[in-house]
Amino acid sequence: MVRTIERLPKRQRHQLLTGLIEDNPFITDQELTRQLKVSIQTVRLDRLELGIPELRERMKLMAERSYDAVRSLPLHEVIGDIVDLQLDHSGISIFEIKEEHVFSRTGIARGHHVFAQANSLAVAVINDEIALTATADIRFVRSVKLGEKCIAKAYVRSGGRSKAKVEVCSYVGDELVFQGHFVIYRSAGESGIEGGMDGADRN
Amino acid sequence: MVRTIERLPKRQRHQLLTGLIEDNPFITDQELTRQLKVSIQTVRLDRLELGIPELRERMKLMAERSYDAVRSLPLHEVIGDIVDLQLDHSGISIFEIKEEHVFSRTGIARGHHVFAQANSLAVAVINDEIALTATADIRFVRSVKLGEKCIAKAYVRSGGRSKAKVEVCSYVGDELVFQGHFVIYRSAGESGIEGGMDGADRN
DNA sequence: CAGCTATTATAACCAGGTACTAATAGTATA
DNA sequence: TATACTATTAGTACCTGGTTATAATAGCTG
Repeated sequence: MVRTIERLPKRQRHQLLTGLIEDNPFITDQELTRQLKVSIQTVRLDRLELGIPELRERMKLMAERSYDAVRSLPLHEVIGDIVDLQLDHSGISIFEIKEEHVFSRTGIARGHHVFAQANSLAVAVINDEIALTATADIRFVRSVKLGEKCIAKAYVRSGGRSKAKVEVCSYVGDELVFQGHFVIYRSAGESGIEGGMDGADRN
Repeated sequence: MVRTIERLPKRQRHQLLTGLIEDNPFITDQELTRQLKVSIQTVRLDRLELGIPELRERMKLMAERSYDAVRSLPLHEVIGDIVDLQLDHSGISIFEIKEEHVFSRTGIARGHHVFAQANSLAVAVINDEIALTATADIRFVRSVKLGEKCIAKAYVRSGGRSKAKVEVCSYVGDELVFQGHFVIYRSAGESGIEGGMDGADRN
């Protein structure tokens, strides 16, 4: 072709296209045509090759994802993935420290994420419609860093009718990184509760 | 009409239609036609009257909303606006409880946000390159709800060379909602520190 | 009966595609 | 050099899920 040099080779165009769609999923093929300087057919063949669905499909997926996220908020309300749960007894959750959880400067996890995991678990382990954290006594034993997997283990230490004491220990590997004693109010005694914090939903 | 009695009056149909779309935004007019037992034109006139956009528009709106939510996450990293700061002495921050901070079911703020505001402030008030939370003793006095503005006040109670004790009280109006005693390590004594939590970034 | 609302029908048009067929340019290979 | 193959472009028919406009019909009301 005459203008071959002016345009990108296929590989690079594919990369560019992927990038363009990634940082603006609302872009049409028409727009891509303009930005990539190729025909709309080429854009479509490229999407086909790359397995990138059409605009409407992309929007639908995003919409469904957010809709599901909203619908499954109860699950979402727990920070970390619960891998074991014995109501009123114990529970385990895993939480991976990603980019968005750390201070970029130090790579150290922001404390509230570590705290949130432990707190969520403490609340989840209580077998009640609504559970609210009343007090927490916590200790950050060592800092948790980017990429580390934080495993929180919760044990219910005493379960009164309106209060429960839950102990949570979080580990990275064998190392203890966080320890907390939570007092959780349960909905059974709700009339007397003024303080409170999280609601725990179970589906 | 012959079958007037079989069908709903307009008002009720509008209510039903609104409800149907609300709990399944992905429904097409075709589907609505079947469920409402009226023609597709009627469905469309109804949507027009009610100001309900077409399926694709609804999906687009949902997709955009979720996309914006993701994009604004980085901003999220600053928990509360610091409005006053006297290093090694005291500080005040304000944090407004928005949709994304509460449990949708109850409208009660997730505890880790309230905690995060207090913790951020406790860390910020310490005049050091790196400050790390070692322990925290916290109490959620009453739940904070959607729309409320949480004002956190921090006071440095004792400041050793390597440790500082910071007390944080959070209020909504005059009401105390949260109280916490934080022990913060400062970088001056970093060699001896194993525990820790947050780095304090000051912009 | 006229005038009105509610409903339905019909047709043209639109965006943003898919699916398919075909033509062309350039490159590699036997 | 002829042939095969890839990459690109073009064009058409068709699809979904609508909008917009125009008209016809049913049923009620004063």
